[in-house]
Order: sequence, then structure tokens, then C-alpha cells
Amino acid sequence: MYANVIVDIIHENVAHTFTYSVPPDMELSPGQRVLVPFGHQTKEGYVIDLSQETDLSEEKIKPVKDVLEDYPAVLPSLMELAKSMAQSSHCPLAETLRLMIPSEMRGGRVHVKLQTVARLCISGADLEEALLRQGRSQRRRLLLLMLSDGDKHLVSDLALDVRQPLADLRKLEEEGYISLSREEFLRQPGGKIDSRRAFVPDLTSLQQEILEQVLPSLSRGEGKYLLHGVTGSGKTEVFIRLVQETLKQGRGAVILVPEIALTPQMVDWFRARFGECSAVLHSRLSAGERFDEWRRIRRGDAKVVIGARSAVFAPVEKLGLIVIDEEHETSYLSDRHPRYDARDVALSRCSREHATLVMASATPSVTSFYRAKKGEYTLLDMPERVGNRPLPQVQLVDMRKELEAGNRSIFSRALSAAIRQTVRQGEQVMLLMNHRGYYSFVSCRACGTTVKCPNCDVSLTYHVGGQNLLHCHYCGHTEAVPTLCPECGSQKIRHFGAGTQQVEAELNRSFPGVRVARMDTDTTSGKEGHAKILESFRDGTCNVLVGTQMIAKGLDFPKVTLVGVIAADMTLHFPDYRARERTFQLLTQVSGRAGRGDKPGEVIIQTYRPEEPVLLASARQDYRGFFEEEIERRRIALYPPFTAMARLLVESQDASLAVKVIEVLHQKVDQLLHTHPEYREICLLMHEEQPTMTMLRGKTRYQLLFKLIAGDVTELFSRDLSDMSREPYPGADVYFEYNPSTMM
DNA sequence: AGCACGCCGACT
DNA sequence: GTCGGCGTGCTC
Repeated sequence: MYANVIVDIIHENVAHTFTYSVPPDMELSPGQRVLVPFGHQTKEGYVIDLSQETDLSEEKIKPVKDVLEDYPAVLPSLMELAKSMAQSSHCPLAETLRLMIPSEMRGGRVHVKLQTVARLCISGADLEEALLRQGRSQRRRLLLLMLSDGDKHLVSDLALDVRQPLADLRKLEEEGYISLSREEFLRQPGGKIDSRRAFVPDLTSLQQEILEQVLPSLSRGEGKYLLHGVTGSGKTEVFIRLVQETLKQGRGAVILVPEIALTPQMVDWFRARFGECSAVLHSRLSAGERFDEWRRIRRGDAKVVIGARSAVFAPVEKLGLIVIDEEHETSYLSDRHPRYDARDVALSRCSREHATLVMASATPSVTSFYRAKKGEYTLLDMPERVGNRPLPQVQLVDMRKELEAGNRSIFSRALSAAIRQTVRQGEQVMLLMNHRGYYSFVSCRACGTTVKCPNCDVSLTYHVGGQNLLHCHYCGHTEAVPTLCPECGSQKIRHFGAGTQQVEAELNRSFPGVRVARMDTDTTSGKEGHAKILESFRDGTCNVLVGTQMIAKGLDFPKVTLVGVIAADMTLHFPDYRARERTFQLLTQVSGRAGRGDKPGEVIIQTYRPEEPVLLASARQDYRGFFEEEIERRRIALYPPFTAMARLLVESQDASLAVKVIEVLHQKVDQLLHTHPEYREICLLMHEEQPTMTMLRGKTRYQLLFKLIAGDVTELFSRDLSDMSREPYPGADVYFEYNPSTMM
């Protein structure tokens, strides 16, 4: 018997199976992990398949050394998923297989721990008698009492209250009162389950209606849904009922949420509803905890998995449902190799495994909503809040008028007045200030115009401290900063310079009595920084919180009744084709932060561009209006979902080397387009002259950006670009990215 | 990825 | 004459 094995090394040269003989006393099945001799060393590998014969000469073949687990770590369905992901993202199979198991399982860093467990064997009157019979031993009486709930207890836990309990426990065992055993004990992150939180709300008629629409397809094992529900519409309760139904059918469910949403409260609450059969997977678990949760899922003990992006690979055997909450979040895109989009993976997994997919958001991504409108997903609408709670009042403030009226402050008169009043009433304020640091953009304070790239429909970027030039991050177009506004002729055209520090300083200057907490990447160095700042705001030490978009997500402060966005223009003019989409999402999100208690909230958005349709739509909380406008712009400018974006990225410590490499790549691309005329049909190279240089983490970066139109050869072309990126470029790193999450 | 094999420069 | 640089190629 032979086993075909993928060795756990990520390199093109060894990205094929190696054949090993299976010792007669060894039983293997596909998906199992093994130790195999490889060259002069021993490596871990994955059994792909088994066969009776081989073309290889007998003397070349070595036997499998050992099995790492006596069960397949990679389920057959996930094996197929790994294969298809490796193929579509042009990477070695070993790389996608690594996604299917917790990283700490590799290299034997965690192992199954056997621990001594004690459990009471008697009850009632026998226990009473046993307690009496312990005579002078307080310790044994205490131990019996601690075990009196009849549950299994770790001896190491008992040792917290009774020093050195083992001798006494042995004695109790001899007497037949308790049993001691060595067991594989699985830690439960978050401790005991608090069932008091298991409040089950009645469904509204709207929730009921949605459920009735989805349930039939759930039992048929099909259906892809996009649930568009405003914040507070009660989506979560719908998910829970769907999960309950999935469990009733004897199948399992995966609920994906953004990492930031996996707060302890959220986790506790979920576990209160699903108890022991739920498992949680997120980055803050310890290696041991993650491994244990994974094994509880793998063994089928846990059938409901709630987790971040990578939980889409949870080893749920009979999958019935995947839910993706906050579907629009960029955290569903993996930023490390292998890059994947958890939404696409979920879609593919659901199709293969006959499960239902439900994606949900108050602000669906433009791409998903477009697909839903085309009929690829079924659209579900939840337009009202539970209990008819009002949406917050959103006001757009025209900053051009402030300037006309002689107000040169960061704060408009409306926002100043609102801050004063809110603080006076003992309530809290959140102020949002997005600033990118080294990059800025140029806009006119008189009319709000920004200078845009003539080719790419994105704002031009101004490099703070550089020459007085504007660059396009997409195509490399460069021009001088105009001295007069091209739109209205005003001289008041300059770059946006304010950051969170300035906001903080001006708050302290203009509002005596205000206590400001500031949260951005500068003040949150270290893990503690985050929590400390938020705590000072939560406990009321500070009454104004200033921050970048990191304060917009997932935070819930009931005393906040005013949210101010200092300059919506910041996000709006960010050099990315998704800038408007991000703005709409951000503004909707922050609006939801105001007035979460019983008082309605107030939102003030400052802008030099109040006539911008995105801002108007977001003030009206009108997603459809935003979508219709945006999809037309994408159609005209040929951006996703009408094309796919791709880029070749060069990164190097050596700036002059980076230029050389990007020039070489550019030539190679031109050559490729020359030798393959069919590629020219589907490839729009967004490159004009010299690409724009950017800096990231002290490295110089250049990129070539492509828009790819779906066609017969699109896959081949992106394969060629990917191969190009894998050639050696000494001193520089070259990456190929398909649908990158950021263009910076 | 590792590690051995292999062919050219400066050292006791 | 040898020690050692890392280029090329292989691992079932």
C-alpha cells in the first residue's frame, strides 16, 4: 500500500505529492497527517490519497514514519476546498492545507494533554455518610463538598483551594467515594456557561417573515441570501433561530463575525444560547485554547462555531449553515498568504457541502448587493428597527459657509454648540477624525472641489513634506499643485493637514471643562493602551473621545448622544475606488453609535462637499440611493464588480532598486500583452508613466495596477502575472495580488 | 525549505 | 596546495 503525501513545505519545487510505502501495521486515510522522511530530515505531511501501485522504482520509496493523529485532521470536504483554493490562487497545496488546521498543531507545539480528573461516585445519603466518616480530616470533607455537584473536576483546579489534594483524593478513591482518571481535558475559554443570560425574545412579525423565507431552503441544503437590515433591526435573533433549526436537523453551523465584534460579552451571550455545543475561534485565544476548541468541533462535540475570518475553515462535518455578519467588513479579506476572501470561501464551501449561506449587513458591499440584484443571492430586507426606535438625526454641515462667515476653527458653529450642550448635560461626545499621516489630498475650501486623476476617477495624493506635486496612486499620473482652484478660481486650495492631535488641542483650548481622551495609532502603543483609553471614557473620567475610525466600530457607550465627524472629506477623497463606499459604511456605522441608550442621538457631519450624493444618501440613511449612484459610477469607470482589480507590487529597502524592478516588470507585462493579443481584450493596464512611489514600514513601494475583465483568458493572464511575481528579484520583494483589500 | 554537491578566489 | 564562497539541483 502506498500513500501520496503533500510535504508541509511551502515551495514550488516540492508542491507535488511524494509517494511513501505504508507499513503493514499502519492504517491511513486521506486527510491524515503523518511524519515522513524527506531528504535528510523528517517532515510533517498530509495524506492526499492511497493507492496499491506506483510508477516509482522500489528503492526510491521510503516508508511513512508515523501518524500524527489517529483521525484525519483535514476533512474530505475541506481537502477538496484546499485543492480548489490552491488552484485558483496559484499557490502550493501545502499552503492552503495549513488553513485547515490550527497553526499550533503544526510542529508539535501543542499536544493532547492528559490530566487527572476527579468525580464523585455516590450521592444523597451515601454522600452524607461519607462526609461523616471523614472524622478529623477537614481536607477530605472539603474535597467531597467541592465534588458534590457530580461534575468532573480537574485535580489541578481542586488544588487551588486544597493544597496537595492528590493523597486525600487517592484515599477517597480507595474508599469508593470518588473515581480518579487520566483524561483528555478540553479547556473551555471563558469558563462556565452563564445560563441566566439565555433570554429568548419573541420574534417580531418581520423576523418571523424572514425566517419563513429561509427555512425551506435550509432543510433542502441550499440557498444564498443577502440580508439587508438596518442597525438594530434584530438580525442576530434571526441568525440564532436559523442555527437552532440547523441543529434540529442534526447539522452544524458557522457564524462569522469581524474580529472586533468577538468581544467577551458577545461570546458569553452566544454561549448562553448554545451552551456546550458551541465553540469560539478568534485570535485572542491562547494556543492551547484554540487547539481545544478546534478538537471539540472536529470530534463533533461542538456543532455551532462562532469565529472570525479563519473560522470559515472550521472542521464541521455535516455543515448546514454559514452566516456572515457585517458582510461588508474588510476583515473578511485575508492580508497574509494565502490571500482569500472568507465570503468567497463560504460561498464555495456551502455549494460543495449543500449548506445555506446567509450574509448580512446594514450597508452591504457594493459587489454583494450587485450580485443579489442580479439574482446570484436572494435579497432579504429588514428596513425597520425593533420596537420602532428612531434612527439618529443626521445633519450635514457646510464648512465652506463657516469659512465665509469668518470661522477658521476645526469646529463648525453647529458642532461647537452641540459639544457644549452635550457636555453640560453630563452626556458624552465622540469625534471622528480620519487622517492618513504622510499622505493627504488637496481641496478647495471655497467650493469643496478636490483634484482628481483624469484617468482613474480617484483623488490625487499630496505627499506631506515632498515636492509640491500631486500623484495618482493608481496610474502614476503626476501634476503640480494648482495655485487657483480649477473649479471656482479661489486661492483657498490647499492640502488637508489636521490630525487627531490638533482636534485634541483645539478642544482643550476652546472648551474649558472638557476632558479629552484620544485614541489613534500613536496613543494606543502596547496592548494596554487601547483598553486604558476606552476605560477612561467608559467610566466618565473623560467626556469627549477623539479618534480615527478605530473608534467607529463595535463600541457601545450608552452615554454618547453626540457623534461628530470632523471632515467627511477625509474618507471621501481617500485615493481608492471604494472611497465612497467606505464613507457610506463609516457614516452609517458612526451614526449607529449615537443614542444607543434611551435618548435619541445626534450626528453632525462636517464637510466641504455637502452636495456629494454619498453624503446626502448617508444623512438620509438611504442605502439604495447610495447604491444606485455608486454602481453607475463603477460601470462607467470599469471598476469592480464590472472588473476585477489586480496588482504587481514591488517592495524594497533600496529605493533605486525598487524603480529598476518595477521597470523590468512593466516591460515584461508589455511583452506579455504583445505576444498574447488575446490578453489585451481583458486587461486594462492602469499605468501611464512612472508609477507612484509610496513608503510603507520604511520600504519603498511601486505598483502596477490592472483592471481585468472576466473572459476566457482572464485566469491564464493572472496566472502569468502571478508567475512573474515569483521569479527572483534579489533585494526586492514582488507580490501579485488579486482584488487587493488596499491600494496603498 | 534545507542540505549536499560542485566549481572558482585568498590564506597557513 | 587547502578552506570556504554560495549557485544549482534534489528530496518519494
